[in-house]
This record gives sequence, C-alpha cells and structure tokens, in this order.
Amino acid sequence: MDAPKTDFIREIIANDLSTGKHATIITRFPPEPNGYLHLGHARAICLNFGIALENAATGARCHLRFDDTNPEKEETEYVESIKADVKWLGFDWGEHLYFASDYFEFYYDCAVHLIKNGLAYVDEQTAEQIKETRGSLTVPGKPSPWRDRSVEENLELFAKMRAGGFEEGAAVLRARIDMASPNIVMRDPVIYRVLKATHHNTGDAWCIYPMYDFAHPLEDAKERITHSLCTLEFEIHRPFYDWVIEHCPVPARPRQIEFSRLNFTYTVMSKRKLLTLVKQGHVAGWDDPRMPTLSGARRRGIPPAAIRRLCEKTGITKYQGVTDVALLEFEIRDHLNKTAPRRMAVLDPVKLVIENWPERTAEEIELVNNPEDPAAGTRHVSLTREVWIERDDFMEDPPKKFYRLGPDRHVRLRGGYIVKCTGWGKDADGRVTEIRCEYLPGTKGSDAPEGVQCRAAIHWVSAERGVEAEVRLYDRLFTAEDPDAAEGGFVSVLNPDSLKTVRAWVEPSLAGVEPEWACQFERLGYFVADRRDHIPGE
RNA sequence: AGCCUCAUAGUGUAAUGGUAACACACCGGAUUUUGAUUCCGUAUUUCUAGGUUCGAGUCCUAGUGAGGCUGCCA
Repeated sequence: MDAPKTDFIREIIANDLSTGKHATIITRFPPEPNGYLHLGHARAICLNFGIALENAATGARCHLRFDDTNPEKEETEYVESIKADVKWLGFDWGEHLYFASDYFEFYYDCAVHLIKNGLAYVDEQTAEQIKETRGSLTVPGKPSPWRDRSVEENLELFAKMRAGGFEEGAAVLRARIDMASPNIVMRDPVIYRVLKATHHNTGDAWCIYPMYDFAHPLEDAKERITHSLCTLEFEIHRPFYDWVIEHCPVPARPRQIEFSRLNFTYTVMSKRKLLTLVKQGHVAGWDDPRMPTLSGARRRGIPPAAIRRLCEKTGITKYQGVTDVALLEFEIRDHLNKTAPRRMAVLDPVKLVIENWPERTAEEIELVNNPEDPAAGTRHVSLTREVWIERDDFMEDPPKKFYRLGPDRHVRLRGGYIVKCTGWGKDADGRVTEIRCEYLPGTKGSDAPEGVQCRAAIHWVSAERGVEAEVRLYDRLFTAEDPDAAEGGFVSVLNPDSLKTVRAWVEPSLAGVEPEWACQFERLGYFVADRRDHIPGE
C-alpha cells in the first residue's frame, strides 16, 4: 500500500543482490530461550522476517534459531513461548527451525582448528586472574603465563576439558589475538568454558560450552546466513565476529550489521526486570495483559498488525532513542477502529427510568457491529423501561461543554431514541440513585426534531435483559516515563491502578466473555477486541 | 580516561550536494446517532564553530552531547 520504506540495511542488501555478491538473502532471528519475547524483540523479528518476505522472489528466507549456548539460563518453556509469539506476530520460519546447540560438534572442531594454527590456547588462570590481566579501558592487558603453550599441549588440554578433566573455572579456551588491543573484546577472548550443567537440548553430552562471541558467527556461517542483523551493543564485537569467520573453516562468510533497539516510554523491557515483576508477584505472569511481552500484548487484545505497522513506521537506524508509546497506541487504535466489533457496556451504572415507556415491554434495537466496516453486520439489543447508564453521563449542574444528560437536557440512547431528562432521585448522602426521563417517539433512526438539542449518544444496557459481568480494565503498568531511572527502582513506580476489576452491565452478547478480553475504552465508546480474532486457528 | 557508534520539530523517522518533509503528540476549527472516526488548519526542526562549494542537514576538521565496551551472559 504505502511506498516501501527503506533503510541502511535494506540498501546494503539491495546492493549485494544487484552486484551479484549474493544470489539470495538468508537472515535469522536468534533469541536465547531464557525469557519471553517482548515488544522490543518485535523490531528484530519484523526486520529479519520482513527482509526475507520482501526478497522471496530470489528464494530468500529467515531462520528461527535458538541461541542456547548457556545451559544454566535456558528452559524449554521459553522455546515454546517464543515459537508461539513469532507465529502470533505473523511470521513463519517454515522448515528452518534450528538450535545453536545442534552445532556443538562443529564449534568444537573449529576450536581444534584454531589451536592447531596457534590461534587458541588453554588458560588455567582463575577467573579473577583473567579479569585482572585483561587490563582496563586505558591500560593494555598482560599476556597469560599459559599463552605460549605448544599446540600439542593445548590439544591435549582441550580434549581433557571436553572429557570432564577440569572443574568449572579451572580452565578455559582463549582465542590468541592481541592483549594490547584498544578493543577489549579482542584481548584474547574466552571462547570455551567448563559448565557441568544439564542442557535443555543436549542433556549431559557436554561439559564445555562455547561463548556467544565464538558460537554466533559459526552458527551464522553454518546456516549460510548472508546478513546477520543484531542490535547496537554488539557493534564492538564485530571485529571478533570477522576474526572467527576469517580463521575458522566455515562454509560461508556472513556479515554482521547492527541497528538500534526498540524502546518505549513508560516501559521496562529488560528480561531480568520483567522476571522480577513475575517473581515478586506484581503481575500474574509473563503473559499478564499489562506486561510488555508479546504474549501479554496478545492477551491485552493488541492486534499483531499494529505492532508490525509500528515497526515499519519507526524504521531501522543506528540512533538509539526512546519511542513514545503514543506511536504504538495510535497504531492499536487505528487497527481496532477498523476491525473491532463494538459493544455497549456500563461500568459504573446508575438506573435510568423511561417514564413514558410501557412496563414489561421490550423493543429490539438493531445496532451495527462496526460503523467502519459494514460487512461486520448488525446485532439486536433490547430496549426496556429501565436501563443502566454510566453515572458520569449525568450531571445535576452541567458545565458549558457538557453535552450529555442534565436537567431538561436531551441525549440519545445509542442506536435508539432521544430521551429528555425529567428528574432524578438522591439518597441521604446526596448520591444520585436514579434518573427519570421521557423518550421522544419517532426519534429512532432519525435526527432530533426541530427545537431539540441533542449532541451526544450514550451507552445503555437494559436493566432487565442486560447481564452483569466482571470486567477488567488495564492501564499502564508504570507511572514514570522512564521507570528504569526511578529513584527507588522500577518497582517503585508501578501503577497501583494498572488493573481494575469492576462489576459492569453489558450486552447479553458479551456474557461469556473471558475477563481478559480487552475493552478499548474511549469517552463514550468501547471497542471490544475478541482474542479469537487475533489468533489464527484458535 | 582509551576505543567504537550516533546527533534533523516534544517523540520516531525522510530528504542523487539544490525550496527541510511525513507520522504521532499538541493546539484550533468543521462534520458526526461512539466527545471515536473522518476532514481542514496553526505552531515548532538540521548540536556548536570553522572549512570546501555558486550552493551543505548531507562532504572535511575540531569541539560538544548521548549510548556502548573492562562476564568463564547473550
């Protein structure tokens, strides 16, 4: 529809295709299964899968790969949720589902290759010593006493590591590069460590595991990824990425390109902090509708198309900014406005009695399900003598810009007749208990008669035919624009009103609705987003 | 402090070296049987200083500001 938006990454790709550097494009989305996917991941997902889709004519594709090289942090529960979330967002990896842990033998062979070429050595310093001798931002590092071992000795020791001959921390394999490099990543980075933990995929087959910096370029090369797209914090690691590709026997030469993360105002997006919210019970779980996770968004009723559109609009750059959530909220409203069926509900009810309406008589009123979409059809609701309306749709002493009910004022019962307020009752505390009115016959489906001012249409639910239901209203989880910067920590700025449960009166058609189903609440309108609309096949 | 990266309305982005623009937000108005939607309109922008050029948001130099990097995490 819109003009295809491009960015520096897509430009590089278009160029690589036109110069013949690559015949097709292969990208990958490589999450570590140590938590649920969140809104921030949406950018990487849309970018990688989007590029594959855009270049489908050349046979392009995008792999889903679980980057599971640390057995201590990863769980199967997370791999399942990640798969579900990527699908929900609308993307398909087809046959291309991989695990970094499936290539453990390959990384091992590459490490042996490095050792044989004098480019890696077994270091028996303690973690402490390694840290100290790495130097600092301004001070160059010092070589390890084990740096110049013979190839034979290194080979033997590395085999011993694999065989379980070293305890955790007793030995690591290091790349032999440059302890004086201004880039600390290049000061003989550790590429293998001993971890006697059970891996979710490989069980106890291994007790040594490759580090991300070593494994990732090899994973990419193994899968013949052409463009390895990642976030800015890996920029400093690129020289080592290239070093690994240069010095290992790899079948392809992928290129790493970095882009900025997606951040939102009022939103905490670090997995560790989200896990804290779950563990401390501030939310019901990773998929609580208030969570910024993709599964939370799904339960909240956020259409995946809105998230995709947001990603398209915010684009890809290297500038690390914070996107105003208002941009996301607009896309949600925009999409829901065109697709969500409308229903009437009264959250804080007060009774309205239509005094000139006959007792025990109901009229079936036809309402359109979505004024933006005639194909959505219509439904019927019953109008009776007594209906519930929203308490704040009536004011005893209305100010100038108030268009709803007040003494002698007219308002339309949405989809039905215009009524005129004729009186009201109050209890001892001065609280309005009931409002009385008269309806104007003949005003259903037609404009207000001459001389009658009626500018608003309010929600109503028949007191006899309506249904009382529990409705949950969700609001922002945090009150601070930047929860991370809050003085008492992000937990101190949690919004106590982020979840409100109210007894509301709703149309009978909403009777079976699960409490989690979302209501987009506008001043006088409710969008009801049916979860089933957003989960294909569910 | 050393290295790497970035800098365009309040926010996110766009502009073969050639009149700075779009979306959101904001404010004002019109329409409206959702105070929604829709439609019009107002206001606000190239970090600073030099340089190259007929002409610089774009190229060069310096400065400033922001982010990242001293895990046996990814």
